[in-house]
Amino acid sequence: MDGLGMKSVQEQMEIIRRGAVEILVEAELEERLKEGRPLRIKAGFDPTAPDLHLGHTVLIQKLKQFQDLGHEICFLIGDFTGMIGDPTGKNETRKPLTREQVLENAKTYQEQIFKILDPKKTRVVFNSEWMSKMSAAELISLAGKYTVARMLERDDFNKRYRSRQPIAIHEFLYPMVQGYDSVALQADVELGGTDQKFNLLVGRELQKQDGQKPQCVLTMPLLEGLDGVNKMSKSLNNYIGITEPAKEIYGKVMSISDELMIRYYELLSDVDLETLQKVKDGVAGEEGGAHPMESKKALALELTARFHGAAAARSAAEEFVRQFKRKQLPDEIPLFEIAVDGPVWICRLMTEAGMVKSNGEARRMVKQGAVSLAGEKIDDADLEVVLDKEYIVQVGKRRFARFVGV
RNA sequence: GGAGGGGUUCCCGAGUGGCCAAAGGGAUCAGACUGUAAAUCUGACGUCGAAGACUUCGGAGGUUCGAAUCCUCCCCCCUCCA
Repeated sequence: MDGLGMKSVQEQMEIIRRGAVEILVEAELEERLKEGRPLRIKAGFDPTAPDLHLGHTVLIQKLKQFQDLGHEICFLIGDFTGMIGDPTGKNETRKPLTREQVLENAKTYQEQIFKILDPKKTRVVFNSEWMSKMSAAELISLAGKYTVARMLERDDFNKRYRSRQPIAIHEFLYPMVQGYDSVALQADVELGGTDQKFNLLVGRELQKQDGQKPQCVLTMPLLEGLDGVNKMSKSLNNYIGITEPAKEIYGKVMSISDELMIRYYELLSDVDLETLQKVKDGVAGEEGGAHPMESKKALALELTARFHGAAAARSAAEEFVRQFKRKQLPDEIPLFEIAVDGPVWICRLMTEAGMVKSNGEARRMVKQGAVSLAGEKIDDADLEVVLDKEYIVQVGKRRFARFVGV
């Protein structure tokens, strides 16, 4: 062991491999780890989407693991590349962000990632730092280091080329610049999603040409959303946003399937590999495994605490038990003041409180036995309520409202 | 420029004059079951105080007793040929 007190290479590799899709090249990475110095770990982020969800944090989590192992994290904000927009093929030419927008987004980014990473040990860099100083001649020289044929190997370029979709020349520069970032930073390892593989490999190539030892590349999978099938994304509404309220995060984690829980444990949790194994055993029904429900609670608590602190997470957990397990009322119920001059139709109350979309839906809810008034299940959709005191109405398991007449 | 196919409710998608508020699937919501889950089963799923009515099938007109369905014009998508 060396003076840094690092774990053994084997131990490190085990941690690094966790959840990773691919490590190129594993043997090279081991070599570098054997040198016993902190490796420089690079990960690049677009300055476009500051509203992160758990899917985005998979990569950040891996960075944290490297950080905890004593390596140096370079959190690169692609403010220069942001002007190009990663050519995913799907979206059209991205409109360029203003300097202010970029800085604003970058700030939000940092606020969010530092809930996971240690800010003191994280180097945040912007690639405009070196790219905006690059002369046209240098850029041409950079462009000369790669060929069109190789560029067209990239899956989305390839598809677009074959299907005769336009590819603008500047889009070729995206991988080139990203690769050059690795040269500029002298990265030892670069992390990215599986969709980034091509770009990451360009970095290797450019470093080689520059006489550097090519970086190792580690790809992480895209996280499945709450449905367990599709990628977590905002548009599919199957995400857990890291700025969501504690109760929401906790509840959403509790609603995932056991299989998905294993996945989330692997990719998002800080628990060690031994605990991870117990979780897996528990779901598989093996001797000595942890109870899946306990595992899920622990995960929900961990993830909630990560973004809201331990205290908020604990109270979210208590709240959850109270509301769903004991079927008691939540501690905060929105209050609605209703102007009355007589009895009020129950369905109207629900609609006004936004608990349901229409009176018709309210009616249906009552018919289906989903509605209770002051703790009593009701079955009469024509019920009139005299608001002489405060009444609590519950629709389904999670919708509550208090009503008073004024 | 030429030829053809298509736009239906949150999404996919059936529907070619009345039986259409519109099949089926997905998503969603509710109920049962459970471990608070998942899976499964059941039900609901345009609006109106529910009875009848009203609004909906890319847009605007028209034909008809009656139009998602037929006609005209317009807008938008896709495929093939040049």
